[in-house]
Order: sequence, then C-alpha cells, then structure tokens
Amino acid sequence: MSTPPLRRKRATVHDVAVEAGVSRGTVSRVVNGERYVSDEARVAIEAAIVKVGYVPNNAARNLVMQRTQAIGFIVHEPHSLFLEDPNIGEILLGANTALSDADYQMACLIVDSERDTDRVARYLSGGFVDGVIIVSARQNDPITRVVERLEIPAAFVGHPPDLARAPFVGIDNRGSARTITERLLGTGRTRVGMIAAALDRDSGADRLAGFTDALGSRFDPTLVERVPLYSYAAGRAGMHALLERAPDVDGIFAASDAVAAGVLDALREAGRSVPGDVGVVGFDDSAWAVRAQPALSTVHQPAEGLGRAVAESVLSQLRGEDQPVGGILLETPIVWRDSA
Amino acid sequence: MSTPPLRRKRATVHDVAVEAGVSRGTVSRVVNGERYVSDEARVAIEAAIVKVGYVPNNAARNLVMQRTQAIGFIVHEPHSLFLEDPNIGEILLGANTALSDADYQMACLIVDSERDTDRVARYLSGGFVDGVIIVSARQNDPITRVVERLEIPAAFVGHPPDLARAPFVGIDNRGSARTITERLLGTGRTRVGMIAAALDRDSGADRLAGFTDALGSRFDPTLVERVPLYSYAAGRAGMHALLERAPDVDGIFAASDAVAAGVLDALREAGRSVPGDVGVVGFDDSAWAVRAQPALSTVHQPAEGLGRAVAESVLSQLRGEDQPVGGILLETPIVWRDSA
DNA sequence: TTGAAAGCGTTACCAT
DNA sequence: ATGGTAACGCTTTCAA
Repeated sequence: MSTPPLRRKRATVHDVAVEAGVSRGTVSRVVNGERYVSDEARVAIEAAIVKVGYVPNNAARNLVMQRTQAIGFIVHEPHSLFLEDPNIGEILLGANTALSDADYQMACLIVDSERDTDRVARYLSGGFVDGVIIVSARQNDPITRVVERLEIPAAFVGHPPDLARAPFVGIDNRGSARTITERLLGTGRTRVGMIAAALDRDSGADRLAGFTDALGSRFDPTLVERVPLYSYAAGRAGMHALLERAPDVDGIFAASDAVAAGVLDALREAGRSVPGDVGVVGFDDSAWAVRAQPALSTVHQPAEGLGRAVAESVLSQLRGEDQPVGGILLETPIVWRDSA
Repeated sequence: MSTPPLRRKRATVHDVAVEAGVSRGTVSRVVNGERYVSDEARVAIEAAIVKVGYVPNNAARNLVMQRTQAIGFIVHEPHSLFLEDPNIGEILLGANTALSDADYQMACLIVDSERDTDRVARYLSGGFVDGVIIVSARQNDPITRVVERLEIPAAFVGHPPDLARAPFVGIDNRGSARTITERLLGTGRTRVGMIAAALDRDSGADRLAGFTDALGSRFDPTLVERVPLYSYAAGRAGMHALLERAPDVDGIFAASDAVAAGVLDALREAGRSVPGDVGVVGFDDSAWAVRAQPALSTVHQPAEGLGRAVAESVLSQLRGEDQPVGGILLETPIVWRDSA
C-alpha cells in the first residue's frame, strides 16, 4: 500500500514505454505519427498514453529539434496607434488563429522606441523565434535589416520597401484607391481632394498614387493635404488645413477610415454637409466606418484574412515550401454607404 | 587551414567555458548572477561571452528548470467583441509590456466557442504555461475551473464570481457607477435610466448595483433596460426599447462607452438632443468617448494599468510572494465632457 | 570557489 | 518494426 503522491509528476515518454511494454523510441514514433509501427504496438501505446495521462514536454522537444515553436509578431507602431488602428488588432487575431492552429505560439513585440528596436533585434538574434511576421515595416527599418541578415523565415503585411523579393501579403492599395476615387468622381464631383497619410509607408504612398491615377489630367496638387499618421486627429487637422486652402472642394478621399472620421468632424465644424456639400470616402472598412455620421463609403480591407495569410506564409516557409514570388494580394471590395 | 562554416552554430555554455578556461558550471553561475565566483573568473567569462557571442538557449534552460517562461492570456469573449472593446486591447498591451520586461512570453488565447474551451483547457493542462491571466471570466466558467484544479498561478482582471480568494485586479465598478450616476443626478435630471449590459459578468452586475445605490428610493425599475453585450448595437437597440417604454427619460447611464455611443445615436434618431433633452454618461473612457457626438462624460478605466497589474500579480506569485487578499483596485477618475 | 558528472524529456541514428 | 544509445544545452548537486 504505497502513499499516492499529492501532485502526480507529469508522465514522460518513459512512463508510457514502460506501461505499454515497448521502448521509448517506439513511443516517440507513435506520438509523432511516423510509419513503421505495428498496429499492435500503436494500440498498446495509445492506451498507455491515456492511462498515464501523457502530454509531450515542449521544452524537451524543442531542445532536441532545435526550434522554438514560436513566431514573432512585430508591430512597428507607437503604442497608441496600435490601439487606434483597428486593422492591426484584426491582423493580430487572424495570425494568432492560424498560428495556434499549427501549434505555434505568437510572441507579440511592439516596437515603439529606439530602445525597443534594440530589444527586439536582440530577441530575434537570440533565436527565440522560428520565424517572424512584420506589420507595417518602414523604409530603412532596422528590424527589417536584422531579419534579413539573420535569414530567418519572415513574411510581411504590406510590401516592405527595401526588400524586393520578400514574401508578403497585402492588398492592392494603389488599385483600390484608384477604384474608389473613380467611384467618387462618378457621383459628379469636380473638385476632389485627398487627405494623404503615412507617406513613409508603402500603403500611404500607394493610396496617393492610386488617387493620382484616377484623377489623371484633372489632378490638382493643391487639393492634396499630407498628414503624418492614419489617425482621427491627423484627418481632422488635415481637413481644416485643406479647407483653408481650397474652400471649394466637393469630394475627399481620406487615406483611412480614421482619417475620414476626422475629416467628417472637420467638415461639420466648418458647416459643410456630407454628402450634400462634399462627398467623403475612406479606406479600411473598420469600425470607424459604420460608426461615422454618415456611415462611410470605403474600401474593405480583409484584415483578419491578411493576418491568417501572413501566418500561413511563414508556416509554409518553415515547412520548406517554395514561396510565390511577388507576394499575395487579397481582394478589397468596395462598400458604398452614405458619405458619398 | 580549416574551412570556416557558412553559418556559425550558436555558441553554448561549453564554448564559453573553453574560451574562458573554466568549467560549464562556473559559466552557468555567472550567467545567472550567482554568488561564489571569483572576480577573475567572472571577468574572463564575461569577455568570453561577448567574444563567442553566447546567447542562452531557452529550451534547454526551461527543460532543466521545469518551466516554460510563458504566461497564458485568456480572453473569454467573442472575437468580434475582442476587437470592439478597446479595453481588452489596452489590457493586453499593458500585460505584454510587463511580461516581456520580465522575459516572459505572452501566449494569447481567445475563447470563443465550446471547442476553444476544450483546446485551452488542454493547453493549460499540458503545462505549456507557468501562469495565467484571465480577462472577463464568467460565472461558472469552465476555464476558471481548470485553472483552479491545476493550482496554476493565476490572476484575474475583474473579480471572478466563483473564486472567493483568487488574486485579481480591477476597479470599483459599483462605486464608480454610483459616483457618476450621482453626478448625472446632480445636473438636475429627474427621470434617470440605465442601459445595463452584460449582467452575467461581475462588472455588468456591479454597475447596475451602483446605479441603484445612487438612485436610492428614487429607483424606478422600469427605467432600466437590460442588454446582453457591452456593444454599440446593444446600446442603440436598448435605448430605442427604453424610449418606447419611458419617453420621459431625461438622463441615461450607459454601462459602457460603446453602449453610450449606441444610446446617442438612438436618441438622435428619436429626435432628442443631448445633453439638452437628455444627459448621457458612459463608462470606460475609451476611444468611443472622445469620438462621440457630443463627447461623452464617463468613468475613466485605467485599462493599460490593469494589464500591467495583473501581469505583476502573476509574476509575483511565480516568485512565491504572498498575495494581497481581496485583490487590487485601481483608481477610476471621472472625466466630465459634453454629453451631460 | 570550482570542476565533474548526473540528469531534464525528447528525438534520431544505427543496429537488429 | 523495434530497442538501445547518443545527443540537445543547460542547471545543479556533490566533492574537492
């Protein structure tokens, strides 16, 4: 009559092997679903596993397999914007879903300062992750360079400006911007401007390019106001500035829904009606869009899908599969509501 | 003349030991900052570490130390609400910051379905985390029970209804609700109602209780409308229903800012002015609050601080320190804006 | 103060 | 198909 231990130690491969009367090697083969195990052994082992309540020890497995089973999710944004930008949250969620389905852990790293950059660079160099997802890389981003030098499997959301052949998933910012601008033009507006944001990022620059494309010869540079961030505040300030310069605008393409929300408020403050006096369109189809007064006509950005897709890309690289050159572009339907 | 390897293997304690002319044990002692190492040895080892570029291997360390160096962050919410509720994002951010400062990884697990519950329960039982942070636990939550049974270090955001003495950090929902309701009453309103949400959660129930406290004998049950979620849509529908039943309300305490935003729109749709016809106050001081028209008077919830604090609580348990009984309550200043 | 050696729980190789 | 054995990189006794 032995005293049962208070808290049973976790069962190991060894325990399972003893219970099933086989060797540890065979147990390992069954656990990892390899071939060359007799049905007899497999059945016995499977029974033993449930009997002793075996759960593999990740640390041990990772140690011998020389991997970490973790993927870094790097966001290069100020903390506040991380929260304000609904896309990032959704991308994170999508990536997390795909990753945890594949039994990977997501290590979320937010780069906000110089110090963060160093920390993340060290983290990456330390081999704490098997791969990395990078959201909103900037031109000449130190993180991007570390990743490149390390030759660690990586995938970007949005095309990193520096790395020509890096795997990425994104949307056709330029094409979508062009399409929605044309749509806005189609409502009969003649003085259509843009609040362009984040021009140091590919998405920002591409949206402006698409806007220019749509306008063609009608393009008037004085009708575009440049603001630094995709934010409500920037949109509001930008619209006020534009109104000052060009009181006759009758249409606005805002670089994002958050910007558009700011535009709407600025317009209201200036006594302009929407869509009566001026039509406004946004970009993202985020929570801002439905919440706005009036609800925003905008470009739908499949944020969660983007997250899932980047994750899949990294996972696929980890499996050693070839990557599609030129990245993956997801669809961006236009959703037309009341603001234009 | 030996060929240099293309990609240098990662240096190990062994390499450092050889380089410094000491044993692996001593290297380990230096790396972990233990006593009983001669200055001579320490200096030599530190030099060797930078020379060979040594970075500790976490898997190996975790294996021998029987820990994972990961903390689970469990959110029991539908995916969509995870995004809509700005608090959760901030809490997550705060927790992530504290955790990564302590060299812990955060494993974010979202429980949305029955299936997720099982998956998370397995994950926890599998010993994949050293501790766990739980956000928005419900009454009779299976996850909570797993955590309890496993006796794994845990801390809650908000007081879990079932676990009397579980460490938690939160705010005084009842007191805050009472305070802001009194403030609203102080503006001279006589028919003050509430859109109460999420009554299956402590926060929801407590906010209603605080409201009731404030009203005292003036409390009129027909003026409270119950809605399931802290969401914009629920708030809007709830307000419409309440207006139907009690067209004479002149004040509303909405259970959250998102709810309040819905209330505001419902009021506008019903042709009521705010704060003219009816004064509205919310709860959270989230992005919704400033964005609303008019800007919301509300209770400030220190979301990021909550995240940091729960993380610290788990970390402290891991260090074996005593826990303050009764949990930690953070301050919730009232911010008074234009909606009342 | 230090070194030697014994694990931690796996997987992987090599015979059989 | 299976067992034995050697890593994987680290911490932690135990002697010295």
